[in-house]
Amino acid sequence: MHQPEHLKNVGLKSTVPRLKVLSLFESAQERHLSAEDVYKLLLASGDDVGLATVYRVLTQFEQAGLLVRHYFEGGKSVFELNQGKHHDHIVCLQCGHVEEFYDATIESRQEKVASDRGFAVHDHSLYIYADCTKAKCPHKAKAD
Amino acid sequence: MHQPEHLKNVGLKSTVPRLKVLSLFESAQERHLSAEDVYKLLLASGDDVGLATVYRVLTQFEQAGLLVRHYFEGGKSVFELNQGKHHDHIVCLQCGHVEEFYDATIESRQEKVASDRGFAVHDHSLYIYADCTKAKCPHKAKAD
DNA sequence: TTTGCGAATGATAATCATTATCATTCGCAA
DNA sequence: TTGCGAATGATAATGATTATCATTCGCAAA
Repeated sequence: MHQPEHLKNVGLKSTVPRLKVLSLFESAQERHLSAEDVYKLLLASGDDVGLATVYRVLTQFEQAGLLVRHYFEGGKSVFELNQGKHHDHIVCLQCGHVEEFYDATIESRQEKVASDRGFAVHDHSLYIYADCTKAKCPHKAKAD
Repeated sequence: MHQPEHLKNVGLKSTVPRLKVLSLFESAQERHLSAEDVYKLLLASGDDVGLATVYRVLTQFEQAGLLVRHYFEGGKSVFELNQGKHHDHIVCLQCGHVEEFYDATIESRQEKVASDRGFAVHDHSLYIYADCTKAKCPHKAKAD
């Protein structure tokens, strides 16, 4: 579960909207949620939180390190709980589901590529866009 | 140089705005241009092309395979000439300059990661966000 | 070379995601 | 319990991109 301490620890006042958003991410079946997703899910569960607040809270959580923001294709950004351990993503073009992976080789090669060019890696994003060939991907596209 | 045949070959009628946009990408010093960049550069060179047309032409060129679209952080997308050969990008967080690279190891590992999970890779994007440590990066941020 | 039609263009309105504004309300420490 | 500054929420504003639609253009047929 989440405690208000989580918020205090990152310098954020413990408020109702913040606790609800954090709780949502901890209980939601889908790890990756857009601001719109969060807003609608909260409304659906009877929690009345303003859209502006959702955007604000998501940004604050990102800055505080509680959430990680991703810029997938399509313009809108999605957030997920920061598990501490970095990972990249495979996005299914058919059903929209996101699967996570971590590959040490890829990570180290990136470091090498950057340092070879005199860059200090600050961050990186790797998204593999693929099709599920088999009936393997059971997740359905997010219908609206 | 560019010939109208380029456009014909991809099923696009040869028009003045399209030729101008294509020409711009072939002659511009900066490979990566946003729609806004293209629009302003054309205006600056005395070519009067509507902003809506710029967006349309860029999308058509992308679909035709002449350009590749990238979704960098920040919301707006940038385009570059499709050289045929795939590559990834290092984006300098300080000056905004984009450097390209290709690493066979990273490429093959991505294939492996995807196939291991039953995915058929359709596409991927890898952006390394870094700081130029040395005075190595001579490119200045795009001032407006 | 002129003609005609459907595609392309451009000015602008509309849309979508996100951020800014600002009056009201709330968290929390004294 | 009280008070103040931070947080909230309704809404306006912004920035990027797309849709609309009347006018214009490319190009092929005559």
